[in-house]
Amino acid sequence: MGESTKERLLATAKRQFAAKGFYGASIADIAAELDITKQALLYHFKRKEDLYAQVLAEISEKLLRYVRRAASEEARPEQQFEAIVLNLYHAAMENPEDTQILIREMLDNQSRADEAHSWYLVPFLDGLVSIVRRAPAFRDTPNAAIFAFIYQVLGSVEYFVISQTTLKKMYGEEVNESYQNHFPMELQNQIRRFFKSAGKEKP
Amino acid sequence: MGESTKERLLATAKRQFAAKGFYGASIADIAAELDITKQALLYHFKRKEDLYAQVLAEISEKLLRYVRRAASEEARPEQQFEAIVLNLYHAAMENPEDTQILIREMLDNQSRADEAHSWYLVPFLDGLVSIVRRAPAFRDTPNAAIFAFIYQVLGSVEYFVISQTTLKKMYGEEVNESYQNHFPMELQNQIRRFFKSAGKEKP
DNA sequence: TCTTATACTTACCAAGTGGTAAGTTGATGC
DNA sequence: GCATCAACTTACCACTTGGTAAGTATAAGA
Repeated sequence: MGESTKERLLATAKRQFAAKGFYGASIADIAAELDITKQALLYHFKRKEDLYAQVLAEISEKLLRYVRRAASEEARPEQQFEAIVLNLYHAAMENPEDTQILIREMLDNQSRADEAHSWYLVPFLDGLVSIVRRAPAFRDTPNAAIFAFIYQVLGSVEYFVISQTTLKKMYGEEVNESYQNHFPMELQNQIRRFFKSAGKEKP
Repeated sequence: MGESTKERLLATAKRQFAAKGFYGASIADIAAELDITKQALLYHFKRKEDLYAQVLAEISEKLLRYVRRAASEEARPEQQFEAIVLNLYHAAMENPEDTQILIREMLDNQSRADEAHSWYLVPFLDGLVSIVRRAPAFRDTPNAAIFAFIYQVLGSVEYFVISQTTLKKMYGEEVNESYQNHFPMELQNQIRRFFKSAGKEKP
């Protein structure tokens, strides 16, 4: 197929799926943006679902690479975790499409039957849990508590990322920029406070 | 029109918009679920957009009521804020449709032209900021830092709410239930840690 | 030179989309 | 008893949707 062509098609498809969702994006529109016919696109990906699945597969691979890369480094777990989250934040802000699609997936998961897609997240989340677990102070903390914290941090990041357009509309570019500047620091604080509090809070 | 009929139509429409999004939901499907014809529905709401706009309007009203109710009570700001967030969490968990639609709105805001919809969030967010502001310890904290924190908490809540279906699929009902149990407590901790740290962290 | 495979194009289609127009029913007011 | 109005139904429509089928150009390999 030519790896570069395929990459081009997937990139455009990703952009459209991120902006309009699976239903809202049409293969005709995607093809139009690529300056090819709808059928040319359907030649490379027989069904719209196939195209979408590939986009999703690429995202989940990328996501997993984050944890793996961090886990291979030798650093204290709190630093590792902080690094992953902040990397994730900056990457997502520069290229929000992945996050948009991932969240759309969650929303559509309610009505769509295909269960397969959600599984990609498991290794990513489990990776994060095991990193936090490595911190001695959390040895006795229940898994659910660690998971809750991780999910809260992740939620903070992803929610802020997909809010960008709306926030700019609401507060203007300037104000939003100052929010953007404060956000990662406040994120860092949130994480550090958590690690600091280890063992001091009881259920 | 009969207020109760209208309410019935809006409730069903809301469910469908929440589950499938504006594009994914069709007026024919909504009508079918209501056991009326598509044209009967179009009689009450001339355009699909009108129906959607009304659903959105109801949600934003409800959202605003949260802040207003809390602001009218006399309590320390940290308690007020905690109460709002926890109320919001429980309400959203019991009835996730509002949250789903709100987040879908943010995602679709990128491609849709209508700017009007995003504005209803402003009074809600500003209300929260002014509550936190009231705490003496945050007198000198820049607005952006407070906003960042609030947005992180909000993100934590909403992201967890829309993740429910996916989390259940990934970890099973039981495990997810234990996550659900730990979540509000961890949320509370997150908020309390923030208020505790007031003035101790510098930019 | 003939074959084979890739990468398309042209033509087509059934099903679904949001939406209009015109008629029908039944209750209420005068 | 008649007009009026809300609340529909029936009929229709142009357009878009994802998808199939069949033909074509081009290049590489035997």
